[in-house]
Amino acid sequence: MVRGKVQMRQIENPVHRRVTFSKRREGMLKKARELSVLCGADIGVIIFSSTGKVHELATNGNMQRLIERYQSITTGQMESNNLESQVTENWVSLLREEIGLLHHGLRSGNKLIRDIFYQMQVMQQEIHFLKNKESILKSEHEMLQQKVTQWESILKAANGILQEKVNGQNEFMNNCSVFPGSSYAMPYDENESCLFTNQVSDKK
Amino acid sequence: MVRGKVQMRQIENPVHRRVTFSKRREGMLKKARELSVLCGADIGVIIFSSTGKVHELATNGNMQRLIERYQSITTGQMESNNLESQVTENWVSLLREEIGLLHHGLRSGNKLIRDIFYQMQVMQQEIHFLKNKESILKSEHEMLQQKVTQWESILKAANGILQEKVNGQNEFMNNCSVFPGSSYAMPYDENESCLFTNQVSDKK
DNA sequence: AACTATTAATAAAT
DNA sequence: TATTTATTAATAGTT
Repeated sequence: MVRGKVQMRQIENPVHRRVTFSKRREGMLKKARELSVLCGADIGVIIFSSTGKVHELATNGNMQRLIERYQSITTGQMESNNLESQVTENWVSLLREEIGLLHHGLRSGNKLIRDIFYQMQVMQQEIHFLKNKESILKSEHEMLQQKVTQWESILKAANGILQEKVNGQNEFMNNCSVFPGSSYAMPYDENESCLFTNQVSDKK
Repeated sequence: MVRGKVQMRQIENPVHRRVTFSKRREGMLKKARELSVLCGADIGVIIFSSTGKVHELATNGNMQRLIERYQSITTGQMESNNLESQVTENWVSLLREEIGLLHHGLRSGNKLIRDIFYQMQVMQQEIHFLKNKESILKSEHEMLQQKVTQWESILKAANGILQEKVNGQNEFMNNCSVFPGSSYAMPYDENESCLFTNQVSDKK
């Protein structure tokens, strides 16, 4: 982008490449932060350098939570019918079979045990994953709940102030002796002044 | 960046904000692609707009794989100190033991297998339970999110109306020839009329 | 969606 | 690695 148009292909010189990576990485993360602030967007960036080093940015301060949010949107309901779950269902019957074999003094060999061992690990991972997800959802939940509560209290306070204001004003208007019964007082009547109450209770 | 330095705070005008979001989003994704090509980096970007819409880029063409790679690196250090994990870890060693016994042509009897069977059932139930929990949390989540969005739009609309109202009123007050320069006009000044804007952006 | 004046990013040099 | 500088790239406001 400077001192001659840059060719869009991998920079061969490793020194140049490292310098450019460093500069452009910072530039890009800056752009991400700016976009987030200016537009109220939530942004996650993960960068693996060619040497495998990880650089990251999560504008919400928590990449895991951001990833979970992404997963929840993109994977949707798909999760319950994935391969892993189907596999786990089969294990109860496999174990029944194994027990049956043992009852008859037979041995089905090591393979089955190895499979069980593997399967237990898979289940363990899944439990771990789900618990992680749960805690993330719970914290998000709390944040949202707080946000709602804050909105409600702000709104209540604001509405109170507004009503007082408009009431006071109507009083002034009504007592104004210059235009007795003037239509000027109309736009500020009590019904119209209560902007929120009705809409709010509708939405609740 | 152009025609006067841009203030780094959320763009209030929703039309401007949407336009800027669109432009800068494309700009940033372009930067990400360039960085990837020039420096051989693997990059993932996830963007949630303020309305919740998702935009993404994965230079390897597969966001899931990129996330998994990220997880595998960052969760390496993850602690597994909850009770359940410890219990399941015990089962891995039990299974190792069983495999060892089988290798030596011995049999440890039915009890171990029965215990494994029981444990598998417990894990399965737990997975079931967690998945259930997750779906409940997710739907609750969506509701809360909707609620917040609704509050925000109501408030914004209300604030607009309020400002118009008070501005109109001030005009009337100022044009009122009975009390020129009257202090009655003061309580309705523009600054005071804007009840929400500051508080709202503070809380966001 | 296209234009353009202006700022921002950055490649190369130091 | 940091700074400087010449030049291109991004984009805010406008149409």
